[in-house]
Amino acid sequence: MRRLTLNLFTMAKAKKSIPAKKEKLSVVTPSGKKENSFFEQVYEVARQIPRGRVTSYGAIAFCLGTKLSARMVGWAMNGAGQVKPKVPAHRVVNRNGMLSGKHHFGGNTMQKLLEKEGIKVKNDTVVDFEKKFWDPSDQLF
DNA sequence: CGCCTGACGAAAC
DNA sequence: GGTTTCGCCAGGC
Repeated sequence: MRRLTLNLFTMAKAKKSIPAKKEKLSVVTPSGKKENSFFEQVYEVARQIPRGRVTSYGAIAFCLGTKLSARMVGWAMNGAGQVKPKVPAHRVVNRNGMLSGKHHFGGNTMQKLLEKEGIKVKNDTVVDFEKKFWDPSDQLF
């Protein structure tokens, strides 16, 4: 298990060396600011997540070059529901595949959305997380 | 202007 | 191997 997790993370790392240059975005940050910032980058990446797939905060952060700030990614999702182009925040979970954000969706909305996309959720955790995992780095190319 | 908090993650105990 | 602590960075108070 751990090895698998390690693998997928390693995978992300392997793909590293990616410039990860995402700019000129105009989205509204949680605070209401309309400027290019870390948040918009997160939103954009999140929006790239294919239906039926999931990714982790850390992966996104990594993709943006701020892997040490996975927290910011998660926090950025806080405003995901406010931005116009809907951001599939429900497809973003923590590195364990756990729906850590379901609490913010209210009830089990998050889980329902995921299951609707064919993702099985058990005990607030994505089943076969590794298989459903989508590397944000892919969309950079 | 400084302190606390936060949808994470990884190292240290 | 489970639990606690710290780091990161931006925003709220």
